[in-house]
Amino acid sequence: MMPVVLHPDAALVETQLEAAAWVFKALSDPARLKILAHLSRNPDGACCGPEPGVCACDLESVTGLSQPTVSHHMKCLISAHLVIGEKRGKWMYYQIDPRGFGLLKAFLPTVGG
Amino acid sequence: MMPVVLHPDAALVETQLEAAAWVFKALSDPARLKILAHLSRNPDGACCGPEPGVCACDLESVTGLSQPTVSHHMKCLISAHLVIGEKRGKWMYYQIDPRGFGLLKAFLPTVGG
DNA sequence: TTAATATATTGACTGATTTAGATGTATCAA
DNA sequence: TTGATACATCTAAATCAGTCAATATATTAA
Repeated sequence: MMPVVLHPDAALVETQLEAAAWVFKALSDPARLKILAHLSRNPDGACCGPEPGVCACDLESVTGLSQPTVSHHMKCLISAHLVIGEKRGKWMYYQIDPRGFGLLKAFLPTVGG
Repeated sequence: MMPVVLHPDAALVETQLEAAAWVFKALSDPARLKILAHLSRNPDGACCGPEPGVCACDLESVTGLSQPTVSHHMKCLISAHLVIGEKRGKWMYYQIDPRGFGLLKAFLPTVGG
């Protein structure tokens, strides 16, 4: 009888599960969803000139959260590849990163979506 | 000058953000993703007869977690409408609930996905 | 260089989440 | 009815996440 072995890709699958879980976790907070919705609707920010991206200070009023808290959320979104942050001069400009959403869409069928 | 008022749908939008966040949170744990992947691949369980759905006891070995912990995760997935649980005799049979995934797919474009 | 501004980081607090042991409940078999 | 089985709930531990005040860093202006 053949020994029961793990599929060779078991570790890889585990890694993919954790990567997907990380992206889902970044999406699991209403404040971060509100930020993403704002970035999605405003590819060019209104606050600090007609630049591509929305500057950080705008997101404080959008969310009603303090500056450090917004900074924390942006770090989270960037780490999940849902947002790209770019510093231009004194300001940080944020825009949607398609990579995280691409990962999500590719992964969803695996879990039934 | 017109008073600044909230959009009439502001509360509704907030509610939708929270509903979506709740589904994303349910998806943000590797163990739950593993459970969903197993349910997706096994519409008919092997443990407790060729019944529609996978029985709870199978999920302990799939995840390597204790029975109470699996029960906790299933409650979480059911509350997000990602899984349907049905008791037949002594056993609980679980299967994918399309409603949570439908909500997700409808919501994703709002946040840039 | 000095001052002002924008953002990041640190530290602390509160509350939520994950986990399992102990126990409760429901169902079936004898 | 009694015992065994399957699952849920309760409780408690450890860890993690969201928040903001205080502070640090970086950039620009004067």
